[in-house]
Amino acid sequence: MIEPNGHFCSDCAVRGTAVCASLDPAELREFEHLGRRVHFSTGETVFSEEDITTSFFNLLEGVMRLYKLLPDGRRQIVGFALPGDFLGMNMSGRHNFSADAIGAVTACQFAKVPFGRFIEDRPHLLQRINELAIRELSQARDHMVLLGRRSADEKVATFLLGWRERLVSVKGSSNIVPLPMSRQDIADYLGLTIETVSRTFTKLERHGAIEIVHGGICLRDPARVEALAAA
Amino acid sequence: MIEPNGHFCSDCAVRGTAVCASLDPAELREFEHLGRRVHFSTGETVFSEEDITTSFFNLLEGVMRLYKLLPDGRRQIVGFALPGDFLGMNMSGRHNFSADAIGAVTACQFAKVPFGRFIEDRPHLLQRINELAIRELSQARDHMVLLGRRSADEKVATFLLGWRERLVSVKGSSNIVPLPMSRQDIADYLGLTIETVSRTFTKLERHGAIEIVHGGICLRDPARVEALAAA
DNA sequence: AAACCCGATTGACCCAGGTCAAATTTGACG
DNA sequence: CGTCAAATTTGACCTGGGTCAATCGGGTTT
Repeated sequence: MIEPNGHFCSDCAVRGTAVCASLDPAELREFEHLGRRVHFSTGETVFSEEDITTSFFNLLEGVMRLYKLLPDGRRQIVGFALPGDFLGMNMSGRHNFSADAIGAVTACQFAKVPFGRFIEDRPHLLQRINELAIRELSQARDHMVLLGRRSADEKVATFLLGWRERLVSVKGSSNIVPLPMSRQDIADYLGLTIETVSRTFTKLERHGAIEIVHGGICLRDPARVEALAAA
Repeated sequence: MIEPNGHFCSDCAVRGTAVCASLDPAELREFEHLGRRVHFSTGETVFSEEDITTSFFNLLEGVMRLYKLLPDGRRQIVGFALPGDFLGMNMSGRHNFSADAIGAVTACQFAKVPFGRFIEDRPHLLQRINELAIRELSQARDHMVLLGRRSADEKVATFLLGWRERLVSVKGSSNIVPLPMSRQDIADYLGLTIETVSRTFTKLERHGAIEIVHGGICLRDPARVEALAAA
């Protein structure tokens, strides 16, 4: 799972968008020694809700699901993480959600203590982390509106457009939207059941709004999907 | 609405819990000149979703509702703010939710630019703001679980206990839980309708779990309410 | 290519919570 | 007080989405 550090931050795929975007070349060289590249395979758990935070992760490749469980097993996915996302921002205490790899994942792992020391005299890095936290907070609030106040159709349409939008920075813009997560994952993200998600996909396809393709969907009539999502 | 600054941060009710908790006495004297005390009355809007952030607010007294609206008027309350809460943490861009006073409110208002300058060479203040943002993020995730995966009974029970818990730091612990917000506010917070909230309250009362009193509820059987919330 | 597995889809039915429509209570004001 | 107006409660009914149970692929193993 852990490999020696044969890489350079300066060539990193997420150099421009991740936390490290706030570092200058000199800092970057020092930073390079703090992180270690780690791999996870399909379904593997990277950290759990109840774990005390000992590491931060900078996602480099792949997709992760971030979720919380109720004691009786009900699951709410609170977000999907994409390359460039920074995980475990709790500087103290516990992670407050769990994270699994969806498919193969590569991340840059930092031990909490040295990372904390590195931040201390680099307020611009702290500021960058703060920006990311505030952006996530804003996404979280949007998602609350979706969970509390939108219908199943609106939820699915909003999800497809939002996911496509997030993929732009990773794969560029396209009407083909890959969905690496399962229907169950989508359901647990939208506060629905797997059956409702499936039925809604089928309905959208029957109406010519989307086409269900292997491993994702294709937006046939983006305007119609947008109309559904706006409502 | 704006009054001259005849107050001292050192006597402030939220001195120990708000952002300013991270400032030493010398800094506090300087900080004092940045903020101005403002008042809002019942139902008054402090800022709106679409407003560009020009001020931050430190809530001193009263309660506020923080919410987002869909174009068709559906509302989701994303949180209630209590004394000590810091609002408008977006350092750039727009507020991403609206905020109304519930009852009379007193706040400490900071203009964005001088506040931003003040932060710049005080990383511990930035760190404090970051901590608050991360705590809010954690609350937001908990609320997503509630909205996406809990039944009406569980939502109401969880709300009552959570609200009581939050009030501890303001009014101390008690089985009497004041509810300054309307039933509609509670419904919009929990992703329910006003009728369902009302019916659930009545049901809890019939079962002897709570008593509905003027301006709030009284927990008659906290253990039963906790059992409902845990589920 | 048959057997198997597992995720996804579809169908039939049901119920928690929404909708609509009255009461009823509360509060503000003359 | 009496009068409105607004908030809350209650009742009757309905429906969106959940539940339960087949069925349908698509991929892998033998």
